[in-house]
Amino acid sequence: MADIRDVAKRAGVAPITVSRCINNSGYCSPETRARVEAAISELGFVPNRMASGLRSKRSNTLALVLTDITNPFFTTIARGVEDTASEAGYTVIFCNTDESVIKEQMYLHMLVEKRVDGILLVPAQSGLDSVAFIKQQNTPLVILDRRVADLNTDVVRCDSFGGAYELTRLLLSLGHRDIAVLNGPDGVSTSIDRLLGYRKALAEAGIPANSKWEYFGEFNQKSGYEMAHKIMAEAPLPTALFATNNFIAFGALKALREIGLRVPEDVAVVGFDDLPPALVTFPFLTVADQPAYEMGRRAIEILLNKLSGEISDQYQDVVLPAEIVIRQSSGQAR
Amino acid sequence: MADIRDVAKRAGVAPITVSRCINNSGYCSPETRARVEAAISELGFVPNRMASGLRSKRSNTLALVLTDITNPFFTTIARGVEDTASEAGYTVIFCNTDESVIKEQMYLHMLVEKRVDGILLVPAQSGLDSVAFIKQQNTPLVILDRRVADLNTDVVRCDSFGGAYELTRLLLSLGHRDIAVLNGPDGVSTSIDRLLGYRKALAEAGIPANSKWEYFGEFNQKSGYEMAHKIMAEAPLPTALFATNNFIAFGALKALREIGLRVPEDVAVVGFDDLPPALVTFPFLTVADQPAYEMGRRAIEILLNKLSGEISDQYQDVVLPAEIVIRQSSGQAR
DNA sequence: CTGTTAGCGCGTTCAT
DNA sequence: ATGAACGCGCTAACAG
Repeated sequence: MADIRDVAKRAGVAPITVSRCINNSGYCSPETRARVEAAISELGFVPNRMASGLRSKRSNTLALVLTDITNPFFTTIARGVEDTASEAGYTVIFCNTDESVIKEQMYLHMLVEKRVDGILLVPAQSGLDSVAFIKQQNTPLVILDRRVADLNTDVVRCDSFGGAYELTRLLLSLGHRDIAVLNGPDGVSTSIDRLLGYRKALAEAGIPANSKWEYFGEFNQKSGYEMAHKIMAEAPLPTALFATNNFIAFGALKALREIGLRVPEDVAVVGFDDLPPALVTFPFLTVADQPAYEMGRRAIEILLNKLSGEISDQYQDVVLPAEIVIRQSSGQAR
Repeated sequence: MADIRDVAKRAGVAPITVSRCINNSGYCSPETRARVEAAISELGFVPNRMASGLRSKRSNTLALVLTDITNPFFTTIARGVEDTASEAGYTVIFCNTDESVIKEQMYLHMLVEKRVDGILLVPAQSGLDSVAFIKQQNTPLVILDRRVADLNTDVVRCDSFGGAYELTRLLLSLGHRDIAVLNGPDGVSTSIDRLLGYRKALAEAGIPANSKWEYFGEFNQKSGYEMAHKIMAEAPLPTALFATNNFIAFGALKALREIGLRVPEDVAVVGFDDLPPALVTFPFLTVADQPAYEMGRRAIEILLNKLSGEISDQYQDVVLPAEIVIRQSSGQAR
């Protein structure tokens, strides 16, 4: 495989001139450029970015570490990230942690080894050690989707508290008093914030919080399925379920169908996260929809700003609103 | 940031010994290893893989170039790829081409610049130039999901022909004679194979192919929506629709609902690609389900074999079967 | 089991 | 507007 010196020889210039042409750095006359480009295509030369990265200390690679690319919410974020990053000349490495702190740490180490220029992280659990590790390596970092304890960090997330508050208010306005929450892990900020939003709405309505109806589980279908079965196994039964993510909602719906309960006639259901229209045959679920693509785009923009040397001691906590989309699953007033 | 020589100095050994410890290459005594590891953690040393890659000519990075990570079919493939690759110590770069040959070529060039160790490609269109380019660079390549003209290439795909044939046979067995195909782009092998499978089933049933009912479009919801509207705008109307991917099927269902046609009572619908259970509230669509995760896993396995030096002049064309899943949308015999 | 030498392919730095 | 010298951080090749 031809290298930059072969090209230089063939074009009758010095290697550094070829380098300048490739990277549009420094001047070079049109004639020189033409000769260099001819040599490049004759030799089929493709610059080696490992070598240039070693020298320039930039890899032109970013990383997105998330819990599960299989979740359309994260898929959409990933699309927003990749579109924006590739426009700016970066490639993106994806990593799935499956909410495992171990996997997360392994991936982050790998990414620092590769000297990625920046990292977007959806932290598994609190993310404390991970954030500390990345900062210690001076790798630019933006946290996505979830809050972390370390306030000296940029964060882009959605208003989980507000979305949960509004969803619960909707259920209350429809006459529900007995509302159960099917939640994710209790170490994750989105779980916590959604629970707090729910509680606030109840409190405002003068309804005491009932820990019997506050379930923690995982952000997946199986967990939603199991929590719904458990809740519906013993009296008193809630008249409405609030699932704190899309997978939990689908699991719950499956369980309710098995039990023979109709939605929304017997039990109302609301969820967090909408599905992309391309994935839905019959829109049915009332949800708090997060602007996932926009979240990805905003996060990568902040990261790109940092990379282009915008030195700022200001850390941003960007909180985008969730949009309540009312469909059939929440039912009519009762 | 500490480098390998700082570690060596601190541990009282030569740099190459540190290298051997890090990479488990060559021997080193337990005592030496302990001293080296102590030095590593004291200095917070993280090896620079751009430097080691430059020297060893391996980047430990693979790439998956596909049309759209937003499609659950490809998301699932991506998960199969990433799980298997990361177990083997590789990271994976993802690229979305949106079926654009231009984007595809741009990404492939970028990937060769990065000296990725191997590429998995879902070719936009025929993929002819792209395959030639990658082969010329001697980058190991496995084609995913689609056939290419160049037979000297490894391919992992699903039996589009067989799946389409079986779906059409199902519709025929239910009494349908007037079946329209809502297809993807006519330059893509999966479109072509699914059309041919459909035609074969018709031919066997003694039904002449009717080009009026063979529509080509795009593999997205909008296209499915438009094709369904067009077909249903003028007599004679088909009694069944065969959508050649999931997005087209959902677009068609939306159009039918707008028109006021019931599925399956007025029009039966079958599709290609199932959705993961976690994304479905009420399973409804009769489909040919592709083993997406397995496709990703098989493709990356072949790539990893090539990378570990299994020199083989044999190119594989792995064709996995599609599974027909019968649900309500195909209806009862009429 | 460990060390020495050399160089991977570029871009920084300084020079003209 | 272009070039020379050097070294980024690591490991292949060879030596012992």
